[in-house]
Amino acid sequence: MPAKLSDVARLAGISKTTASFALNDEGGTRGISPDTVMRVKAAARQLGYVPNQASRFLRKGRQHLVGFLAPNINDSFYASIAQGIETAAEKHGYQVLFGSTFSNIERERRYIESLVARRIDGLVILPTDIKAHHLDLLHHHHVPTVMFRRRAVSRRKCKFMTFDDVESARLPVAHLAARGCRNIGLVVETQLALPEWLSIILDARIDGYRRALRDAGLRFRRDNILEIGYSGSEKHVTATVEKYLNSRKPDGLFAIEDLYYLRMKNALDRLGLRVPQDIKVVGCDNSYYCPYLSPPLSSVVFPQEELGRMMMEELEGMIGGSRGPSGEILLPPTLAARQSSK
Amino acid sequence: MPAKLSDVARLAGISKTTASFALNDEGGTRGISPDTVMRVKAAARQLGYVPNQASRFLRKGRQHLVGFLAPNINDSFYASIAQGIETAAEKHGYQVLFGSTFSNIERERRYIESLVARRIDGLVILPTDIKAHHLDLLHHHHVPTVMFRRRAVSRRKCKFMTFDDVESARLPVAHLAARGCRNIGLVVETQLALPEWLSIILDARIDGYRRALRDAGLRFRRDNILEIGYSGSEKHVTATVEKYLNSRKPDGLFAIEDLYYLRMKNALDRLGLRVPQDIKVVGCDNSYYCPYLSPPLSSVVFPQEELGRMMMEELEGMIGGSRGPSGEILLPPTLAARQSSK
DNA sequence: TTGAAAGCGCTACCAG
DNA sequence: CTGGTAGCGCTTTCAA
Repeated sequence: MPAKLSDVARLAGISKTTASFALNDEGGTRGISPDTVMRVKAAARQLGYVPNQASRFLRKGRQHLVGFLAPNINDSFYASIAQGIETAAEKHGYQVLFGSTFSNIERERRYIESLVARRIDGLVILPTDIKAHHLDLLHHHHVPTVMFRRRAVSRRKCKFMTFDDVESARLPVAHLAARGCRNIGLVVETQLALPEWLSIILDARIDGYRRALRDAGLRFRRDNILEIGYSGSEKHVTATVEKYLNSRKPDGLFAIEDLYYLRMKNALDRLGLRVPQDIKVVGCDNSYYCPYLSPPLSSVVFPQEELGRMMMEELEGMIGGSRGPSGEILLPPTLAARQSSK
Repeated sequence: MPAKLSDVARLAGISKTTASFALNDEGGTRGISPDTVMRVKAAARQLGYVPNQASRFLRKGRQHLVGFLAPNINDSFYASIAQGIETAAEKHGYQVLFGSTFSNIERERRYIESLVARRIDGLVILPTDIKAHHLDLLHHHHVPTVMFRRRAVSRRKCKFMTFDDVESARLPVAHLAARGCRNIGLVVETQLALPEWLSIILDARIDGYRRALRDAGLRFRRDNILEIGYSGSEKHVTATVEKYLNSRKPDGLFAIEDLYYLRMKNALDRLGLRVPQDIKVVGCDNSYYCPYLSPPLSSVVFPQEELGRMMMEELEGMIGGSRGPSGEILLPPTLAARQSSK
């Protein structure tokens, strides 16, 4: 239905060949007379001609299409990464096909197959299970791939990028120590039934916490770690936190998620503990509401968009052949210091 | 490089034609001997054959690809919609190409052209400017299109879906009135220099606010409307809010964004106003932290994923020809009533 | 400076 | 039941 090259050619009274050259005229390598070029371009405009990428690809072999597979997009973490990928992709003339795996192996497999069928030029993926068989399909079809977050021992050589998880805890705890805290607590998620990859991250963070304490000459105590989850009623959480605050009497806290601090607020208020005078707090993820809390919450910031951008740049390099297919890059987080840890 | 149909056919010792039918065997319409089917399938598996969508499309004329264009994806509002679209798309065997326009006309134009070039089957778009010329391209290429949010007078017939903005204010204000509030304030963004489409939404909300007041037999007073923005220092905002609270003495508040309530918290605390005893509050957007605030914040919830899903379903219908190309659908928001308005 | 024709990988018509 | 062949819309080689 839409106009095709032959229509344009006919209207311009010229052959397909010449029309094609006239339109894709790259610096006049092929000497087409200026007059012809004008005529063809005019005809194209008149017909609203837009070349068909699919058939173009069939000849040229490049789709200018990459995929991004993550658990879901409805999550500011992945969404920010997606944004970074998309921005970088656009700059290089690529478009991004997004798919949510919901961490479901079968769904992920279907997606990978579809993407391969579309002959995407590259893929950024947060694999559900790095050992899954369907990832071989990518390798077999020579799809340049960048993986992130799911670190695990793997026999496969691949390109891996993520945040430096150890540093993400060391940094804020060192910051609290430098502010004079001597008894710093760590607030984490409940540890039962954590998926493997998450517990790898958690371990790294606890490691960073230990390291910062050691560097500051402070002692690590396992019962300074408080477990809070998403679940658990308001009441239950408040009680747990109160007990913890009363028995441990921390003067500093690093919460592994900003939200955990929000959930502690109640208990803090009830015990009359003022932030930051009585207890200094740093959260993690730099949620968009941090600056608006009172006092504004200091938080660890992961450069998510930056990671997305870097992954796309890396992918672009792999596609173009200027970057190898394996290697590991860790991106360090930074700290947004605000009132809550002053 | 990857195996193609002819490779499979050769390995199975059979022609391309038969191989094709063997693989796409739709309920044996075309009678291929079971033995042949087996052989072909085995060959395909052995070679890791994945059909090339681009060439398939060239023959069949359906990409099973739709586009989604929004200002950005790094925003929980659009991300949720994207999630809904993606979920519904996957169900129907479609994939989603995402692009951020950053509300930049030129960028949007480029994207639309690329999407048309890819011969997407349909598009969901939040147009930057509904009057922009490049939207004609979609019409000209018969791309089924669903628009959302940017409502404006338009000569173009199109499919439009969005939330019921009037209701999004009427509902919470009516709720507050039912809880006994007699002097309900409205907290909105600063109104200077709002883009047209946003001020259309704001007007609708003020309208809803008025309507709820009238229904409850309460008087509308323009100075019960408090303007807060994203910008403005903590201090400045607190001062403004304190002045407002002191002079207007509201016993109920509807904040047009959850965040505005967060920004008011400081002033509320300083004046010793307890929520919900002294003043009841309802926010808007049902941000993920609402249940975790103390007290948990009541909030208007927009069914964003649902909207995304519906738009995709609608699009699917348009593509299949079972739905017309125009019409307008409003989705009503609901209320998550929590402690803050008890 | 231009054009005829081959062919990218696939499907589907028609003939065996 | 099976296979030759045309052609989807484009690029590109080669010849004029």
